Amino acid sequence: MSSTPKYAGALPKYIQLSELIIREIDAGRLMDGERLPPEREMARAYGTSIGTLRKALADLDTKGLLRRVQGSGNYIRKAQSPAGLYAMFRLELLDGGGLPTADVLSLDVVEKPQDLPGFGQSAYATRIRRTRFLNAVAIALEEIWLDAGVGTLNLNMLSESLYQTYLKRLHFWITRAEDRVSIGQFPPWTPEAIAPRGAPCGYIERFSWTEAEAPVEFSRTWFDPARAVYVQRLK
Amino acid sequence: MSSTPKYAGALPKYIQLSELIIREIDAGRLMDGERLPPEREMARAYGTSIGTLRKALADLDTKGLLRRVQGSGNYIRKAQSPAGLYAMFRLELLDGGGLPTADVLSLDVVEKPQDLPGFGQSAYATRIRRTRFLNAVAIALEEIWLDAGVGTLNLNMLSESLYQTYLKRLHFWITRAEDRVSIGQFPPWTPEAIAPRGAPCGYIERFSWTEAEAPVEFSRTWFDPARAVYVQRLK
DNA sequence: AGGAATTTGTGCGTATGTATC
DNA sequence: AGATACATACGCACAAATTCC
Repeated sequence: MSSTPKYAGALPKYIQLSELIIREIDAGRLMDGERLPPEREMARAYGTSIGTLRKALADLDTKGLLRRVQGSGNYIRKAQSPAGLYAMFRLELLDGGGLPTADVLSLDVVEKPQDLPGFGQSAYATRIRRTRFLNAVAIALEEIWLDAGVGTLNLNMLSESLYQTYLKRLHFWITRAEDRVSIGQFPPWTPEAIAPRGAPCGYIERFSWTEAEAPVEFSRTWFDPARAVYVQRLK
Repeated sequence: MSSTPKYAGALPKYIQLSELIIREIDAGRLMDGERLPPEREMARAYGTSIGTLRKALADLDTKGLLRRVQGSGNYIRKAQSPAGLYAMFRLELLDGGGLPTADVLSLDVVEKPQDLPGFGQSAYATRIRRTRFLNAVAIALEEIWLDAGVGTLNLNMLSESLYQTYLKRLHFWITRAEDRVSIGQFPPWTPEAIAPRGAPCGYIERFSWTEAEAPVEFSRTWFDPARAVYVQRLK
């Protein structure tokens, strides 16, 4: 009876659908809190059945990108509150949340030091040091190493979100990241106004990948445990 | 056309089914690794449709109690696979990975101390203290507070995975959790063999929820930064 | 080696219950 | 109370993986 092929050797339709909607959320075409059209309407628009569409929505639900309310509708739920730009910035004030901003302390293109873990192909890297704020309270220092193989930046290229800068200026996108959280000490270049040199602190190492094999970025963050915590929400 | 009532004011049929099967696993009527009858057969036996039965099986799958193999069958999985363990256990050795195990130091049902954050409804809680290992290396201490409102445990109820214990013994499932990572000091009850009292360490607070509003579990983990890191992989 | 049988996965359509507005 | 929207339930047809002969 139905003539539509189930597979063209591709991924299941409901997975494709779910990923399509994820991209629309990422691209900002769907806003936080926005209500999606009714399921029957969406199913018609995407040329699929309600059951399949519902399976895709269920997938987004488990991924935490959607809130489904019976009798009301489906609502976009962006993981983090302040703009999707900061979706990957997981430091929060002790009592939750906080609007993130950053001040650039320095930007230099330098040879990679020996004591850095391996990332990228080049012997050089862009090193950015920033002070990070939540609600205008300084809560962390950050040192970002971007492999020169993907290009170099200068000061007036920087915008609010580094990932956004990478996309606009260097035309790549971070698709994967790994954080390693432990304890450490504020680095020697810490401004005295932030913390005494060598004061104990939380310490985050992050590797970031594009589609390629090796990570293209490595960063270290030192955060003040009296002001901020590293938060992870599961499921 | 069909005349069977959808609801008798009770839980959805697929939930009832899934819980029925959980009880059969619990009672030992279904053995580890055992293959279930074909879905069509089960559906007929339980007097339900295939779709509904499949939803119940999918539920058991996400709970880690079932392995579903296309073309082969559905298999009981009593012991969690290492992958499942890792999913909820985010501490790793410095050079990655490690097989997690735990030794119980104590288990008591006590009145909740004042200095604990709020969780659950009861004034009492089960307190479990454990030493955690990765590849037989002690890397952390853990103190778990389980609200007495969901039931209490005793020592011989415990298995490797606490979440599995909750499911099998107390019949609830953790659906959401939040970790807050910072720095701290090993607690007074730390065995000297693990770390000197008050030594600096990584510190994790975790709240865990069922479907209900308030979290039912609160735990603290103190980990040795010389041996382990807290890892988060994004996307 | 290969083909048939078995079993789960995907997709479609419909009817009805229940929550929200 | 009525309309709208999501949730549950049923049944069927075909695809894909596995198993068995």
